[in-house]
Amino acid sequence: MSNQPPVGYLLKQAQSLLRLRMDEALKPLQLTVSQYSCLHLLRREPGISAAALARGTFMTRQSMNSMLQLLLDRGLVDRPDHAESGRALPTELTSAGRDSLDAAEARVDEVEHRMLSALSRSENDALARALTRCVIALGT
Amino acid sequence: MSNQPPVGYLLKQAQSLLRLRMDEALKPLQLTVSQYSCLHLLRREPGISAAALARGTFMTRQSMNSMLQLLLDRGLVDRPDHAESGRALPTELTSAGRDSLDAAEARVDEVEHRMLSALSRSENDALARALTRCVIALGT
DNA sequence: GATTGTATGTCAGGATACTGACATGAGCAA
DNA sequence: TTGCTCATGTCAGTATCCTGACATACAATC
Repeated sequence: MSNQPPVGYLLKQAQSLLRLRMDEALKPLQLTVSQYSCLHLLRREPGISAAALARGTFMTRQSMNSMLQLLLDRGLVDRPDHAESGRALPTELTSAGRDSLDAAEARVDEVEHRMLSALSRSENDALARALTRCVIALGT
Repeated sequence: MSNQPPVGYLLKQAQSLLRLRMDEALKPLQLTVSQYSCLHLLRREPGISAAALARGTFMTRQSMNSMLQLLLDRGLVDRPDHAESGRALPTELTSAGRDSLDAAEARVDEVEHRMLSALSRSENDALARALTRCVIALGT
């Protein structure tokens, strides 16, 4: 018997390595994993606020706002200067942002596919279910 | 059918939440998760070099050395000023470091146990195996 | 209408980890 | 011995993300 390292350690190791490989894959596009996550969520929920964007990518709204400023300067996202109602500023992808995201997604998908190629379909599903239950167990 | 989020996203979510809960648990001890990982590895491999310590905790040796300097100042670890042979400076836990680690481990174990309480023994093992295979698939 | 609570954006400051660069010491091969 | 390679420690600078604080805008309650 081989004294498996604890799941917490394996989780950290897998996440670290995945992030490293994704960053490598995204480097030619001048994108970080965080920026990719942001663009990805923006495509799924156009007009979302920075605070909601932050929650969806596990960051603070402060960090998300400074990241959005960078993406704005690069012309990948767009948002109005003032809100029409409330304080939330609805952000959207630009055409260039969509193009960058498409290119990035292809590269990221390749990495994720490589990671999961070691698992069967049922093992993949079991992994997703187990991680989901871990998240639930750790609370909101 | 419920359109499961991709494993990469779940991995990030689980790791983010686990780290958050661990940091909360360690806050009363004035320790971060990274520092805990460092102390933990030092107990398992006394006299290890900072570079090896960095590899085992998925950081750079530069970051590890500045973290070690903090732990040195707090008296939790100890290492010689010059190497007896080569350049590597063998680091060890102090008595106070062992005490801190023991207290920290109890708190961290509680968090990890809470996370894994949602899984059966066999599901836990399957999760560990799946993560290990993911790490291998992503290369060294 | 006034008050309170909640959510959002923003500013300021600090903590942490990174990259790049350099010098040093050991091991190996010509 | 000499030269090459590699690992380690260290310095400097940068990037990213965080916490704390504040003002603003809507919603809810009285």
